[in-house]
Amino acid sequence: MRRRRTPQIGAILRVLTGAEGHITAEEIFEEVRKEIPGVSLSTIYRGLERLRRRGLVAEADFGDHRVVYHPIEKGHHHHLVCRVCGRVFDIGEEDLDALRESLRREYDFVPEIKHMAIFGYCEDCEREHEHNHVSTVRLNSF
Amino acid sequence: MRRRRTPQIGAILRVLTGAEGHITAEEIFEEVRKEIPGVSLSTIYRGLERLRRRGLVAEADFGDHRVVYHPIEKGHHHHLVCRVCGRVFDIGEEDLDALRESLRREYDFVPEIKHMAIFGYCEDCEREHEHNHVSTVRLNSF
DNA sequence: CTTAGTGCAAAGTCTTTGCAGTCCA
DNA sequence: TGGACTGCAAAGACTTTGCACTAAG
Repeated sequence: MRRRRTPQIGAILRVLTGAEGHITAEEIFEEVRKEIPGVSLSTIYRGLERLRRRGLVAEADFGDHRVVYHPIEKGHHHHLVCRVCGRVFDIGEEDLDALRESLRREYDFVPEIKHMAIFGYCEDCEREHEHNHVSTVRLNSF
Repeated sequence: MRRRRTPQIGAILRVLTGAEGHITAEEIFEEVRKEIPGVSLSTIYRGLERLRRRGLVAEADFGDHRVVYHPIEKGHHHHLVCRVCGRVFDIGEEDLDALRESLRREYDFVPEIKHMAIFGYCEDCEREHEHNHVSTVRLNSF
């Protein structure tokens, strides 16, 4: 029942906190491998699951069927992701406060918006973006 | 090059528009099967992909690694999904207008928020929800 | 006729699981 | 020492792809 500190879980956590932004299980695997060559991918998955249950790591699907991980200690933040050029812009917590507040007020609903990606079109790309049928838009938060 | 109308694609579209809310590829498959017993799952996937490219269908990952589909004609709407009881509450377009507007104003970013699910805690469940570590929150829009 | 669309089976991707062995507390 | 944790390989869930055939236009 008692938790154990193993080199594997330590390396996973180190890679996660060392990573710039979001990172896939596969990428974590490759990084941890440099330190512990014999590590297995299932250990990564199991480690991530354990860290997730401990509330240290968040998991998110950015919409392109790619699940990414992110340490929770890094704090909550939000992104704007341009669907054309792929650039990511950071936005502040305060931009969502109004939404949060209105949902709470009007629906008695307490949203958990910790980390969100809003897809759309940035200033530059919006110009050449004729409004053709774009079928998928996604917002992911974690 | 010219598109063809086939019974399969027709059935898929009919099932999609007939469905209450979101539906998985597997569920579409089961429904279409009632009409066209010999239909194959890959036809469903290929059909959905084609409809998606034509801008008729949207795809979304609701956060639990479950990809669901939804016809775009049904109009845009948003949900609040309770993480505890799973109930889904509909919210209006207007609740997001402020967010949309501020992103446009402050970041010159044009968000594509057509259909969004905000996870959180509904009135009833919020009461018994002591703030334990909840590691994942998700927002999906499509 | 032409070729978009289909069915089938096989392959691919990502993730989970069973099991036996390992090693942390 | 006990059982949490690991590695390995195999299985699972979901989706895509190759190929030959069918049928829409």
